[in-house]
Amino acid sequence: MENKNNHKEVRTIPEPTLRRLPKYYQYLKNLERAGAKVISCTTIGKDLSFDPTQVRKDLSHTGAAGKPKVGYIVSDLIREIEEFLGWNKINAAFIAGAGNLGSALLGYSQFKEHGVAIIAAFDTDPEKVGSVIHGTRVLPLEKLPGLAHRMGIRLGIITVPPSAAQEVAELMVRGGIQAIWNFAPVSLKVTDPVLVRNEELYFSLAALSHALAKNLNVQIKKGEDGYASSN
Amino acid sequence: MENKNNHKEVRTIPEPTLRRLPKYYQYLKNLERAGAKVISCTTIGKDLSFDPTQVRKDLSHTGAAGKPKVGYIVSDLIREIEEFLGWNKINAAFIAGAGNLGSALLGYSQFKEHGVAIIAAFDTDPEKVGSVIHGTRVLPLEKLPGLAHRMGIRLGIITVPPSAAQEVAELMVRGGIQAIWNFAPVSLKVTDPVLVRNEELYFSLAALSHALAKNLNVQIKKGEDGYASSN
DNA sequence: AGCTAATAGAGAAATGTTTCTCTATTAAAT
DNA sequence: ATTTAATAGAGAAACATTTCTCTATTAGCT
Repeated sequence: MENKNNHKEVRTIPEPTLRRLPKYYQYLKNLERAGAKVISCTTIGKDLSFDPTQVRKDLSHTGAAGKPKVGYIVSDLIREIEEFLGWNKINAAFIAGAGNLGSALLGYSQFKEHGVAIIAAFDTDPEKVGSVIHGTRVLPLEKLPGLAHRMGIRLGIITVPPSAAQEVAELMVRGGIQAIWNFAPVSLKVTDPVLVRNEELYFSLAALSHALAKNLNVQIKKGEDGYASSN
Repeated sequence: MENKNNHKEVRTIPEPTLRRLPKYYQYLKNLERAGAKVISCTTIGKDLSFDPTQVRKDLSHTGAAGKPKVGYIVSDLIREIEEFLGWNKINAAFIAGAGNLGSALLGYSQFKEHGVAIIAAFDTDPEKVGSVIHGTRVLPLEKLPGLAHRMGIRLGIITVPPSAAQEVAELMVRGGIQAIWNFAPVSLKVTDPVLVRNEELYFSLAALSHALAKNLNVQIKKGEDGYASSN
């Protein structure tokens, strides 16, 4: 009981690692499709332009283990990442905002393979309410909290205009939603231990326009992450 | 001439700083609308849940200077950030892929205030070609390189399905485009010193589903960035 | 005019992340 | 069986970012 971070092995994963895991996943899925059985960190590193040691460290977070001289078994690695990210179990999600962006997300069939199924959409626009977008029905926004509760929804997606985002977030929290994926460019204030993840569209824009304006190519520290240089 | 990084003051900005700048910008714009003339790092830090020193360091990258006991002049700060990010000059951009997501981006009127004007869309679907989405005409994809060259387009946006993304990227490079904002979940291989910025939708998803699966709230290192905890 | 409190800004320390180095393991070749 | 080469994995070093500490400046108050 001497140990510091007791409680339950505070599994705190570095954000950069979490950022890279989906890339490994996507890469491994392609490998699997191509029929590869095993893969080494060296090769992954080469193909993805990461340091092989980093690949090893990243993968070790998921609990995956490899064999010297061979590497990792592709299918095992995929399964480990899926489990680690929670992509092996599907979370039902609600989306608020059935505009262009909301419709786009509703049309993303791949989300189901990444742990998310959007099962209902919500909007205030009477024109949209009652319609069906990509197979999902659009319901009046005020029904969100009640339904979320009844259905035990844990994940909410916000694709409403910035001015409405805070209000929608509160509805979601009221409905017992535990995690919010926010596409509106506003800082949401939520009570409770609700996790908000903002999709930072303007950061991407900033990275690009900054580079164009200053005529830097891959000047912005490191090559990895969102940035991919030439090669 | 003894100096190491000669060339031109290799202005390498830390990625986390670049990530936060759009947040300051958005916050300052709101302040300005509300009529505030000056603002201190202390206050910014409180409102955005950042360390005040960090705010100061971040802002100093843009060249902004404040006055002790007062803070920064809001309008100056906004201008400095705009200049730094290149948001004061507009880049004309082409978008490839006029599907749901492409249409969504075409409808984002705010891009113009962030240095980007999408002036033409491209698609292979004969149904879409010739149509007008949010005021922008959809042209056949094969015209992209020629037009990009003729018009001196530097920025391209990719919202085509993953399978077509690489081919589209090559068309863009061929058209002399220097920076690509890629929404397709694939690692693009580009030659030349072309900058590719991937919008990492699956990272967001990973962060959320991982947290939900492990029942962590804000366990994933730090509170800032994409994550916002309760408070 | 002098004092006080708030703040910017610079530099140091602490922390977190990436890269390097070394060792151990194992499959394949000799 | 022994050697060799490729690799995982652990630990150390290097590097980057964040946080802390201190100093200087200045507006407002006494």
